[in-house]
Amino acid sequence: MRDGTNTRKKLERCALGLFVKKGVSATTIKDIANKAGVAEGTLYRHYESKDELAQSLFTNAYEEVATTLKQLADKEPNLEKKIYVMVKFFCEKYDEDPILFNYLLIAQHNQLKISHEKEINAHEFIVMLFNEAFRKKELPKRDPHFCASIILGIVLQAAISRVYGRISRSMAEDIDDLVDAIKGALHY
Amino acid sequence: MRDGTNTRKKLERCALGLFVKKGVSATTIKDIANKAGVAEGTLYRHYESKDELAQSLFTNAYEEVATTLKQLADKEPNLEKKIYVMVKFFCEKYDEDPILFNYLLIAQHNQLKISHEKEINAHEFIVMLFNEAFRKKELPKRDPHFCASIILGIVLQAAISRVYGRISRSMAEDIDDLVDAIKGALHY
Amino acid sequence: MRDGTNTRKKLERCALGLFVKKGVSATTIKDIANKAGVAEGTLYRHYESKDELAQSLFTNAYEEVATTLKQLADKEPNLEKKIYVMVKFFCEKYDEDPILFNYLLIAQHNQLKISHEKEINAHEFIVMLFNEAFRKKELPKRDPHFCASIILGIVLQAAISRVYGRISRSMAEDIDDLVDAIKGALHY
Amino acid sequence: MRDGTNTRKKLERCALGLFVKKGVSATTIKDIANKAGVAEGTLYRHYESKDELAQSLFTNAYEEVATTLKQLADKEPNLEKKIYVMVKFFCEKYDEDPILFNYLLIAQHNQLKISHEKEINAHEFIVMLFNEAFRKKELPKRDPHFCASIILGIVLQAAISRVYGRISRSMAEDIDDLVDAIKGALHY
DNA sequence: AATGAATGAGAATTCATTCAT
DNA sequence: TATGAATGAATTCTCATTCAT
Repeated sequence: MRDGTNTRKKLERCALGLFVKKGVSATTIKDIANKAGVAEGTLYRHYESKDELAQSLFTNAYEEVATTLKQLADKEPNLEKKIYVMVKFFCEKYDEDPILFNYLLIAQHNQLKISHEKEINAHEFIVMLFNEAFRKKELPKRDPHFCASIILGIVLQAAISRVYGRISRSMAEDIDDLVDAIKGALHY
Repeated sequence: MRDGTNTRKKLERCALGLFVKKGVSATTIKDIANKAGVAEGTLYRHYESKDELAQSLFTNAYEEVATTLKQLADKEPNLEKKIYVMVKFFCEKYDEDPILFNYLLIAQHNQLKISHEKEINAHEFIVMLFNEAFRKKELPKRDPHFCASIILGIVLQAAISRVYGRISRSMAEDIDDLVDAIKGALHY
Repeated sequence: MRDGTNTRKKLERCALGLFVKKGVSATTIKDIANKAGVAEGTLYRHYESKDELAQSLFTNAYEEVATTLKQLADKEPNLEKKIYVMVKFFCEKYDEDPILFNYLLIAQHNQLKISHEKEINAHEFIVMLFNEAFRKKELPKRDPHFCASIILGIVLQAAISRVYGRISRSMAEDIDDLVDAIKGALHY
Repeated sequence: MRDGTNTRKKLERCALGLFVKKGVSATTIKDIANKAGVAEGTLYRHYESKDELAQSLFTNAYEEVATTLKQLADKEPNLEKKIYVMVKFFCEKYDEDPILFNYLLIAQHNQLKISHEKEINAHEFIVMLFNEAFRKKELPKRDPHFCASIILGIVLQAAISRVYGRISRSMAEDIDDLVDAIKGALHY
């Protein structure tokens, strides 16, 4: 009996690469099947539809990252440390699978929906952390959305610079510099 | 004889909005024509194809912004001032036409190509400015790509936060804070 | 006041050339207007539709040729002379306006209809002449359709060879040789 | 899995008939699909476009005929016999598949291109045969293009007369008469 | 599970014709 | 008469999905 798990993996990997390169709606089933070296119909053995594939790819990756990020942050006593572990996790995850990460980054432009309504998105999660820190007087109050935007911008753009080949060293190598830049930007 | 300028303008505006909202390939000619209140065939009197429309929209906007940005920066004597005028220009431009700007931001995900090979992209342009500043000993040498990434990340994410409705005040109101964050992030 | 006669002539000439080169249905109004250097709408000042233009071009040329051919043949006393004057007329007409003639030749492939039902086509006309000649015992009876086909084939292919540039001398120069070939082919 | 060979055959046959009857550009995909009893999209599983279908139909038929014609002629020792076998082959082929043959005849009006540059066309091939015969003193020298035109005219018009229903007996029945007419026309 | 031919709805595009100027 | 923008129906083509094998 042929091993369907293998085919599924291949389909996921190929779809991911194409979705990132061309966008979900510009990627055809044929593109994916050709790249994976299987017939077009085969995809429907594993996924109900193209959209389900796109969505499931996103949801799986997203939930793991979001959950872990939250767990890591929750373990740390203060904002400074929370930010450090989050940046570190993000960088390591990125290095581990840049394409998958990239897919998460562009997913917002492909109107993929986050599964559970209550699911936190990165921005709102960071806003929460800042509000908490303000409450605890860890740092002087200011607009938490502005702060979240700064952090996300610095970290995400670092990833994007890799995507476009402008920076070739690993994200992990820049962890300290990125955290440092964040600290400087937010004056804490 | 009828004057097509008006129709063309309407088509551009409507296409822009839809491209930003749904992405180029998920936007249909019908969507655009309906929103513009013209027949589908009319679009082809103004553009050769949907792709040409998407591309032309991008190129026109991009070239204007890129050229102005460069001109403004060139007038200033040092990096600090160059960064200030660039951030200011970006913020004001964004406020003036957020949708158009948003189109520029997401364009990379729609494989739109920058027309002239030699055309500067924002990242490389900032790298150039840093190299120049290093040469003039304006600030201690470090990876200019890292610096460019920081600046772009802070500014672009500020725009993206507006797009997703997380921050509602104008970009112009944040000019000083953004420049301040950049200075802090880069320790100059 | 602008002179519409001139425009009409130009349109006819340009349409003719394009119809011959690409076929009627593959030629667009835009093609014709562009080649004639007028606007698309202008064509409709002179013709009701593209089909009317194609048809009128055909009918005008056809009727003149058919009528003259018949008149010339009717004046001659016997088949041999009838054939001679018809070949001569055909050759001279071809040299005078090869494109127009070519249009007549291909018109059958564009389902253009001959205006009057009773209008004779070349084949049937020649068949009539042969039947008459058989009646008058000018030559031994045989299938007149076969004979008509031979004559038409020899003459038309001579024209087609010019169209495709295989023979460059005028048709008029070959009149005697063509008549000679016809005589030989039909053994009269 | 379904076998597409049958569908492909059906599409080819139906397209051929329609192309001959209405011309390539006046035949729609819908026409073809309807006649073949398949969905419109099915055509695109077998051909890249309508034009590719038209072209491939032509090229396949043309190459087979051209190759065989050449092979047959090459086997014969002199022009007289070469002409005989060629006329015979042409007549029998025509009877075998008049529609396909007709497509070859009208192909020139649909700007279909012969695939290989060096591919012989009928006219040039016959010119070659005559030049060879002149060299071998088989018959007195004269313009080989004129001779080729005579032969083609006689044979092709015989076919065209069938197409338009003017002659209903088979081409094969006329082989000897056609060869005879050719001999007479060329006085050999 | 896998295949790829077939489907058909819908998207992109063409183009004869109309019409405001 | 002339213009060319606008129309919209018809056409070509695409592609997610189904289905016989």
